[in-house]
Amino acid sequence: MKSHHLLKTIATHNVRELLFSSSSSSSSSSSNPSVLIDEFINLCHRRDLSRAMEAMNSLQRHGIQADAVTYSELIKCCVAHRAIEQGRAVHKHISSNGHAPQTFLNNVILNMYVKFNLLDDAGNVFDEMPERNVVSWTTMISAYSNNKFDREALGLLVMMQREGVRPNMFTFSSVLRVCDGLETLRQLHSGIVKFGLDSDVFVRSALIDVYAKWGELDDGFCVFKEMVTGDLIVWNSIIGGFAQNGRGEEALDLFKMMRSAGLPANQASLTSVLRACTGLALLELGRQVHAHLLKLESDLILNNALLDMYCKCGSLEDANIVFKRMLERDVISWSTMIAGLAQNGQTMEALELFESMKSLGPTPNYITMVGVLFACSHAGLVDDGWYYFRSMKRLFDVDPGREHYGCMVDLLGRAGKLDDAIRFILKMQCQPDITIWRILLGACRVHRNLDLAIFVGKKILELEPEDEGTYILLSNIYANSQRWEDVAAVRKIMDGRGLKKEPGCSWIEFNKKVHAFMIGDKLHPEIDEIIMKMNLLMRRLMEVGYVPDTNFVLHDLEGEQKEDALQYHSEKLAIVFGLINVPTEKPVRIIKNLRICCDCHTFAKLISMIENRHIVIRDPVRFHHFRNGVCSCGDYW
DNA sequence: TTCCAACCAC
Repeated sequence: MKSHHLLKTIATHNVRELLFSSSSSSSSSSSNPSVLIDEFINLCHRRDLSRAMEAMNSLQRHGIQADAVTYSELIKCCVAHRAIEQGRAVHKHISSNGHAPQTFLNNVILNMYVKFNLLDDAGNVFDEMPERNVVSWTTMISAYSNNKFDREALGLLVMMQREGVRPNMFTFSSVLRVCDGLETLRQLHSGIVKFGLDSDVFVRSALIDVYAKWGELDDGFCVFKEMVTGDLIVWNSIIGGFAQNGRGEEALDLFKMMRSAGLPANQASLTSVLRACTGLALLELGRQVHAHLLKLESDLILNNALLDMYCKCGSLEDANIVFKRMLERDVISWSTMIAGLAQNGQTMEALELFESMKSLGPTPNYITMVGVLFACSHAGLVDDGWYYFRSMKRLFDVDPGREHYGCMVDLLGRAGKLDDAIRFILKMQCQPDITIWRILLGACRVHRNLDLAIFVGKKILELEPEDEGTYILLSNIYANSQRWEDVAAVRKIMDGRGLKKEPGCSWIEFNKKVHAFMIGDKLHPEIDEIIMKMNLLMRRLMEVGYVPDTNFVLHDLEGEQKEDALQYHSEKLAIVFGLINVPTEKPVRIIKNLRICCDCHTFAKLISMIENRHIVIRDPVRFHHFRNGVCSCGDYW
């Protein structure tokens, strides 16, 4: 299609050279109408904007018009040059004979205003068109959907059908992006089937994508499975859907299937694979992907995904190398790196990077500031946090939102300023949501404020009676205060509602396999060896002064039993597995689904000292790098 | 016309 057009242009050009070579500079002075119009047509097809405009003015003076195809070429040329005023002039010239242009040309004009993002002008053209075909409607719909006018876009889809115009695949792929919920999505889907468009790859990939965005990944998967496809983007849609929804294993499985079907991966596929690695903390797999990037290594999005993968897999060395090597860095690259440093306990480095971003990089945005405040809250930098929070509107025009409020409550709460945290919550611009209260409840636990915890816990359970995390946190807080009857009462409510604590799970990547451990796990093939080693280690730990911290044991157990439950926490099992198997010069990298408990934290610190190992634990929020008996979080998490 | 990147709590 494109090459055909190119040939046509070259052919026209050559003819033009033959016919007009001697008169090209003075031809606009000719007054012969047929010469004028030929000249105009040739200039338009050559996309010579300024001379075509001059020629058009001559035509205007003679009251002559060219054909629709010529004008469409000229308008495309205006769009390509982003020449708004010239575009308007062409539009005016075309309308000057008093007749409405034919639908095709009107669509081209409509499209021009849409490309210039002049929606009012586009709307006027659209309203005045005597006849509107599917292209006219679809152009308007995509204009609205690109500008997030969801209701208008959906409204037009209904109106076009009322006027008897059948939507096509273009229409649906545009409108799917603005669909405002599952209800609408299912209606659109049935419309797609009704019009027989459900085999179009554009429609299918958009459908899969939107199902995934509305959390109905399985419906998206059905769309995918309905028919075998060799279309890379349809594959990318479903792989991306799984990767973004925390279903990394399925994303990786599908990627393997795609590769064995003989499809080559592109940067979008690899970006999703990296995202899956990030979610699963598969550093080694991520490294392999990195090693295979080759000619894609300058792709910005892919590099950003790579950065995030290294940060979230706890390898800041690699992240720093990627960041430094990147030829192009956008606000996402900087924000990712700042948040990554903060999550890995390198608060000062994070804030320094933020300073250099201010002088060398793009303007920080909403998310950058979340990372900055996160850095402050996890390092106890109350004054800095206040400063950044108060100045972000003035300096970067960022209005504080839920995430910033959350960080501030976290900052004040963690620092033990619970009163300030409450005052802050009451003064917030928005209603405190469940997240804010949860953050405060976490702070109550750290600072053992039982009364406030009970108050906040009630607040949360009013908003979300099934919130198991809150029950767990409350029962932990009661356990801290030895209030075993209250612990039992909370447990009873949980049992009554059928709520269960999410079982703690830790995993470690070793020899291209993921080894997962649950509390008191007896299933792992090497469990006997692990327990033997654990007992040896425990003896040595006791000698250096380790005392099991039973505060976090939920059940109302006594003494030694409590210690037993602690001793087989999943992260301890995973650490010991790592000590046995991972070569001594390499870090032992563990991933956890829940936050690490105090006892395991102490355990890991001491192990890193007596075994002289680097241990890295990723919990759902941040990293702990243990070296020589010290943790990068500074015992503040 | 479709796919791919960063953020609070857990």
